[in-house]
Amino acid sequence: MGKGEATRERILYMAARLAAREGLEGLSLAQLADSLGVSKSGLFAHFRSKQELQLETLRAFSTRFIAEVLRPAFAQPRGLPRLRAVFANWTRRTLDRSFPGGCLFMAASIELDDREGPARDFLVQSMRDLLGLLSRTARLAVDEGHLRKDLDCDQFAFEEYGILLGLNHALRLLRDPNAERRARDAFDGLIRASISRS
Amino acid sequence: MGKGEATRERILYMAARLAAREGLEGLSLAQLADSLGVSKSGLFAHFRSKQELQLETLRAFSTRFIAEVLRPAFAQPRGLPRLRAVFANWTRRTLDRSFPGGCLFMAASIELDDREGPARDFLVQSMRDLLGLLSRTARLAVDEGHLRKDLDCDQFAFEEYGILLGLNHALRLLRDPNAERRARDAFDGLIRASISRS
DNA sequence: AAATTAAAAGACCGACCGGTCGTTTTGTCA
DNA sequence: TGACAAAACGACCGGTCGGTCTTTTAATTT
Repeated sequence: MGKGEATRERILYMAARLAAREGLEGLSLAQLADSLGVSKSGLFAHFRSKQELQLETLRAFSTRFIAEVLRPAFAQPRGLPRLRAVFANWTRRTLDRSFPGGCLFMAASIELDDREGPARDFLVQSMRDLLGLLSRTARLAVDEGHLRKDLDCDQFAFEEYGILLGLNHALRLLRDPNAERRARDAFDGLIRASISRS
Repeated sequence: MGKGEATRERILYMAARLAAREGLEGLSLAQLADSLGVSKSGLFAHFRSKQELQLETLRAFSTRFIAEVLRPAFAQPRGLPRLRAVFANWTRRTLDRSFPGGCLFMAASIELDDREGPARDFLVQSMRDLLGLLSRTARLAVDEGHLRKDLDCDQFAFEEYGILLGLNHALRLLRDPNAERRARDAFDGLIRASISRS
């Protein structure tokens, strides 16, 4: 890996952290450059425009999220263990204080939901993939006989993600010390309702 | 009501709409003034600073939200009818296409969750009140015998709000045509789980 | 209708925005 | 080690930001 590539990764990592706090649009190039101890033009040499920086920031975040949160959970055996591991890992990431701005995807979801452009397109595709992955993970649990046969797995994914959104809200905005327990209880309830007949 | 006051209301209404799209910070005074057909300084005469404008925008939105979404639901008899009416009205408001940026509170929750200041303080208090209101509405349903006696009403409120967050996400970002049904089904499931023994 | 006050306008400020450019430093490899 | 290219730099561009000022216009009030 050349030096340029290494710097580029440093930039994108820091950009994701700052953008989670300030927003993709609110993040300024000067601020990002300062945080990196780099000149603004030196930074800008890596990207053709701020738009491209935003898109690449989302891309890099997505890659890291998959590698650090999702992939480890897939080491668990399919079915309930894997289903729980995905949720647990996601929760742990949300609780992690070393990410001050929280999840970039959740922040960007609100920011980009009414803007058009490549950044939005990428985010939408990523979120569809993510929800699809949650759904398929539930599907496997059905196939394993861990969840009931007539379960609507897309509905399961919708509700699971709703709990994660609620966790993020209770934790970051309200700073509710019970946030983690509330999310865990909600997910347990969702699992329970997905086992027995509705 | 003097003319100044009327203009002030017009400003705060438009500010809430724009801030829901652009964010409280991303909203610029020049843009807001143009949208209102007013000069920037004419607008600014109503507020001592942008911070104050942001705070007053949140305040005005909160007042409108309570009057237009919550208050009508309280015309319903306490218990399940009122509980469902609150959720239904909130859902309807979320679906309303005439609010392009969606709910200002949800957007501001993400934007302000890691910033300190009076705007955040006001938002936190408002959200606590809102969740408290959801919880107490559930409590009344317990008292009426519509929901089971040992229900954790704060947990109920957490899960209900999670569904509303999921609805907002599926609707505005993903533009999922099934979003409303998903939210309705999720809420029905929550009610069902809150009736019978857990 | 005149006098008074409230509301809006317009010109302007320094700071910072995203972005460009020519130059200098630094790493790489023959 | 010397040559070449990649990477970072500092100065600068037009434009917009939040905010201040003085002046003009419009609404009240008597």
